[in-house]
Amino acid sequence: MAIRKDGIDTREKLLKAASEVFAKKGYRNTTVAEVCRRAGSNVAAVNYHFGSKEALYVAVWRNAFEEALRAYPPNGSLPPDAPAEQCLRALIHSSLHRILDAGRLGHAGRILMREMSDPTEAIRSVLRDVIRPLRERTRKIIKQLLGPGASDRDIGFCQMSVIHQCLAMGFRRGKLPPGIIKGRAKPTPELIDALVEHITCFSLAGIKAVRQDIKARRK
Amino acid sequence: MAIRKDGIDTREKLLKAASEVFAKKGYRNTTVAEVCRRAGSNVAAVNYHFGSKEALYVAVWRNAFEEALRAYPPNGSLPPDAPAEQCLRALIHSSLHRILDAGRLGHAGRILMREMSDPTEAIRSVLRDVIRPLRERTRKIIKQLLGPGASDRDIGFCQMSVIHQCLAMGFRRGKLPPGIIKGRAKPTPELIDALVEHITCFSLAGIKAVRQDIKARRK
DNA sequence: GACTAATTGAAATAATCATTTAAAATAAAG
DNA sequence: CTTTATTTTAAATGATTATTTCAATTAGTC
Repeated sequence: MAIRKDGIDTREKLLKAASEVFAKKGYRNTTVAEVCRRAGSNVAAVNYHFGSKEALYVAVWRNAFEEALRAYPPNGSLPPDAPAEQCLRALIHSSLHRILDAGRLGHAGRILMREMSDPTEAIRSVLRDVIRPLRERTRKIIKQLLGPGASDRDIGFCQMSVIHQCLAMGFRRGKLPPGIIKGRAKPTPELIDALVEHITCFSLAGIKAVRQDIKARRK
Repeated sequence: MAIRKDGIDTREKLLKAASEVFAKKGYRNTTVAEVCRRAGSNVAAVNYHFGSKEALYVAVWRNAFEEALRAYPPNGSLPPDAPAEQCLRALIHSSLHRILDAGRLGHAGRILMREMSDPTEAIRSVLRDVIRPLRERTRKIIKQLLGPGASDRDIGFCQMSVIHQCLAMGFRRGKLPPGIIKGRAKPTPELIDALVEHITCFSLAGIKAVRQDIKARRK
């Protein structure tokens, strides 16, 4: 007997509903009941289709993250030999959009955010495997910008400075501090792009200052 | 009948135990039972002394935050007319130590961190009242460093860049990326001070770059 | 030392949830 | 249409946990 298409349907609906709820409330605060209500199905559906709440979570996350990376690739569409400044901008652009996207594409970023401050055992290893290549890429770019003579500590510190400016945006859950946008509206793509420019400019200047410092030290 | 001193004792022990557990696991993941076990008392003690788990949480948080602010005051011990660069360094020093302190003084920072990514209704207003003055202070300093002609957006963006470099350190729960310290040791005070220097230097350069940009725009 | 209010202890209560179960319904295949 | 595997439904289960209750104990006061 072939699979029934209504089965696939509710599977999809569960995945969609779950990614919304997980992104909004985090793993521990979402109830299977709410996911099912939102998907218009019975509470047993999660266990039937995914086996457990945890397995659903992993499936949702993998799905959302791949989709977001596809939409906002970390190298932009730069050639492999693009200058380091361009690469840095592309990286910041990718991170920031993935984190701040107000719709479906932002779910992965929001879930990631929660995982960082309150990790779920289930996802830890998967998470590391996804983060590592991004980190390596950043490290290479920063190293290049810092020039010869940069210590591991120099590179690590600058890497944190850049990444943290992007990551911490996720804390705000879409709300920016007063004076930047009116009221409590979500950031528009234009605002995000302005932020990308700011962080890139700010960071390039910071990195250059550290580079000067390294040069001064070596004398 | 006067109050009994053993009552104060268990109150204190509860407060201490609770601040450890809340800092480590967050509000929702700590059970009253665990707090009481760690304090060596009965589960009823929390409700007797504080009324509810929530009230205990608020008490813990207020306590811990005041203590941390006393230990690491946001203005260092600078005179009120100190130059803005010094003030910025003091602010970064204060935030970073409050966030990264490995012991009791770090509890407030770690709880704060969790509140940002997963707010508890109980503490929201208290939190805002505590954060606002810190944010105002930062804003003034940045505004001064940016010079005349800086827009609200310029100030807000720079403010985020600086604060986020500090805040996001809390994500790492004491673990720094490879290459900076050996293994998974907690950061020492010396390392934290090196970080303060880095972030200050990095940020001052970033701010100066934005200032240049503002000047160029105004022509 | 007796009295009294403050504190502690152990067990009960009630609510919330993930998960299981088994019967009912449904779609595909022959 | 009948058969059969797949999917859905509603109710039950079992685990966890904050809170309550009330009796027992203890420390201060007269």
